[in-house]
Amino acid sequence: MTAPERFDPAISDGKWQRVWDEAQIFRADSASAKPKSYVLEMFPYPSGRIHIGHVRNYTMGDVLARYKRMRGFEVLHPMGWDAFGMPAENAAMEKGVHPGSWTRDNIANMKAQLQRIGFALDWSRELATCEPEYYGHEQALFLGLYAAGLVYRKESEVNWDPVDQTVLANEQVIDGRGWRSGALVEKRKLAQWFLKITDFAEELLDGLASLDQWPDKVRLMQENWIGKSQGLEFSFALSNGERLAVYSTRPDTIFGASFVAVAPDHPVAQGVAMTNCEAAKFIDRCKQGGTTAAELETAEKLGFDTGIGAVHPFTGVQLPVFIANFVLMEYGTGAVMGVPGHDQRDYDFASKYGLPIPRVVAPSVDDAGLPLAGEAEPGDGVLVNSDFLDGMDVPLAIRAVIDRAEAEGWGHGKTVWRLRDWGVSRQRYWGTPIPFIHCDDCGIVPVPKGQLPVVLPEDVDFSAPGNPLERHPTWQRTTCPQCGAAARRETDTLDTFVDSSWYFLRFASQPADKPFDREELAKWLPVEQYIGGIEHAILHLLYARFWTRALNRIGLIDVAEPFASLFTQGMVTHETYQAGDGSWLSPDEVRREGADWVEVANGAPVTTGRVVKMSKSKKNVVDPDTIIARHGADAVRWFMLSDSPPERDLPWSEAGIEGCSRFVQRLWRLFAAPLSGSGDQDAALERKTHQTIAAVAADIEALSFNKAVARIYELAGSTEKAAPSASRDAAVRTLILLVAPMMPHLAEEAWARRGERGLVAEAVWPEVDPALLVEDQVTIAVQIKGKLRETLTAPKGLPQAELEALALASDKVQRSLDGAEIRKVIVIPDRLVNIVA
RNA sequence: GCGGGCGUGGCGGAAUGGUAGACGCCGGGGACUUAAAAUCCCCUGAGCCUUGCUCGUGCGGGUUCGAGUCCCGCCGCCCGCACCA
Repeated sequence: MTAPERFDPAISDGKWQRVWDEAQIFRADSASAKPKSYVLEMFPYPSGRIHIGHVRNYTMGDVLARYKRMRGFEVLHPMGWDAFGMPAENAAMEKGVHPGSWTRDNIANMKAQLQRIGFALDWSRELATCEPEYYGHEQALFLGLYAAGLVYRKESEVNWDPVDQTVLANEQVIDGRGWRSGALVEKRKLAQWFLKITDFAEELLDGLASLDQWPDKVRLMQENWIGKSQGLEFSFALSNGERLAVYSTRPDTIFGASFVAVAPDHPVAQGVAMTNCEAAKFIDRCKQGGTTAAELETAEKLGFDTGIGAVHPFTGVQLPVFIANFVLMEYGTGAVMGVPGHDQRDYDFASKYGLPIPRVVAPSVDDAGLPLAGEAEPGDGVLVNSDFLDGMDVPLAIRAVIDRAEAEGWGHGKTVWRLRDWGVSRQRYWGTPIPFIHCDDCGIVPVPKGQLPVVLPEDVDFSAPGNPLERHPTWQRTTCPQCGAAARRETDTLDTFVDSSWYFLRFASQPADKPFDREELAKWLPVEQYIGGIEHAILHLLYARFWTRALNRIGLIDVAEPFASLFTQGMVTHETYQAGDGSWLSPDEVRREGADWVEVANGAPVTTGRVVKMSKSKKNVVDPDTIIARHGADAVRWFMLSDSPPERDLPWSEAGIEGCSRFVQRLWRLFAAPLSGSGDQDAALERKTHQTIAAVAADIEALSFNKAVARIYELAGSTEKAAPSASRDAAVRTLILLVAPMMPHLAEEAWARRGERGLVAEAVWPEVDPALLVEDQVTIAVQIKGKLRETLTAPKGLPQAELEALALASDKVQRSLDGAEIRKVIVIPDRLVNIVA
């Protein structure tokens, strides 16, 4: 039989995907005696099409999962769907399709797309969060947290669209207006459900220390998000007879306070507004615009002088009390002392309203009169102009103020967290119904577990604004579980972050009658390797950690941290193209002509723009289906792994994927060629082969796929050049095994062609002969004053004195030295000699 | 605004404080071919007084025998900011 000229993915991809599926080899067996490995990628939202970014994410996980299987692990590598969320409701409003059927159609499409890429997934564990079989268990867990006192209701602000009569997500508010209606958005208070994540603030912070397989940057971001701070809480006596509590992390600067500011929704502000209509107008103005921190903090600092005075606890001076738009009710006490000299926001505010800006921290005690440098000085120094604090450094002064406040009884040291409780209420249809019942007599009553799941109604109407659950004619009607009287169901649904806070548990164990089996979970958890985008560094990952700890606290699971190791991958980007009129063009609409780009349709010149994240609006997208049909799954997978380090952005390019296609064919020629069969040995190639096995294994385990790819290119090149020998046959066989996790279809085809037994997907990773890993000759760099002047070859392990002699014996070195006096010689064994002359 | 990250040839990138540019893409030259495609071989950071020398890792300083790597100060871009997922 002669080998076909070319590897044909159109035939091989589907063939091997069917073989894997029929043999069910990627099913994870909870009863297996092998060591386990749980490899998980963040599950996708079923938007309709797989995005190239998903392909990159899942290819990385797939390589690791397939590699681990070859190393003898029982691998759990599941996939599912983060299936609740707003896009389904938007589709319902725009196209009149039911969110459920829209979502389920999308899932079917995307599943078929994933299968065409040849991922080694255990589809028997597939789940979709929008099915009652999933969210019913979520409701049970939520009630468990409620019973443990971790769920409560309180009033909280939302973005309210007065025209559409609906709550808007932050992304639906554009420049302070509703995206659909264009109406000015208002802030409105609603009673909403909250999870007490703040109960776990200390634990979540301390737990970060144990996550040594997480990127430092993610741990740091979470640490800052949790935001533990120590400071002083104290109260001012107000001129109206009330007291006003403020919190400060810099109580040392108390003598620099020149005003006091309260949040617009602070009781003091509200009190002033009752009698002062200017104040009420100001507060109304603050209610316009978005609710996001970014908007609040970039907005111009605005204040309203209430006319109230606050008595400084040390000086007795009356400080003006302002209502200010940059003070947050949620943090601390909702009121702050303004110290403009040493806080930039306060500085901007004081400058605007003509308030004094005294210096109370200076480089030294002699600098008390030094003017500020045109901006706040938040840094370190010693206290000045501060009475009994003068001369102290900042930490000492903080301590001294707290001690004095506590001794005199007007304040106390306090730990404050930036972390706020998690608001999980959404006034939407397409989410998990919050399992509670409102009874006029009994109040808010949990749905009894026997009545779960509370299932969403199918017959909903999206033609009118507002929440379809609230408008539904019958769904809300029920009876109170306590008194049996007529009662109403809760119409809020859960934030979709709740769905994704425990899906990794359900993947590991999915009994019908409960969320999971505790023993089975203990076998699989924690996830060995979690892979996803950096955009989830804080919210999703913190919520999932919280949920896991909460379930642990109420005794349902044994693990405390769900993800032992985390990897955050970069985005897939693409060059952008614009026509003469500024409109965006897709990569298919342009073609290269020499150094220029032109429109395919009319030959008009095209401007090429920056390489940015692929997005529909800029049309710089490529569709995975199209490129797989064109190049085959293996070339696309190879591209996803090549060149860019996985944590960085990967620029898609047509030239790049064509290069990958060529390499697939190049490997095929190497793999499909007849064996040489001779008994000759090629020691250099054997050494190279074993070094490559070790390096590729280390690179895959470190998720440095781009380096593994470079190693494979090198070994492929060396093997092609090698003369026929048994060593060369062995190198080819090794190459097939090394590429098997990355290009599984090509590897299966080659494996079968060589007459190897079984599937390469179930083969064992090649053994390394440690004796072949060490080189006996090394290259020594010879520097003179740190500049390279010569390279020499020397036996490995040569003593320092001999290396030095060898370097000095070189003609080139002597010429460069030109008789200069040698002052010092630095020798790094097996690497370098540096002569300081 | 606050928090986090990144910055190396034409491009993607490699480099335990020790030979900067591995490997790939693009480009150039050649072989094969009637020709093309495919394939194979060679060259490819810049400059210069070209046996070799100088410069060069966003910018400006510093530490060191030696800095892409460590420290300080900037600039640019990207991500997150609690109702997008």
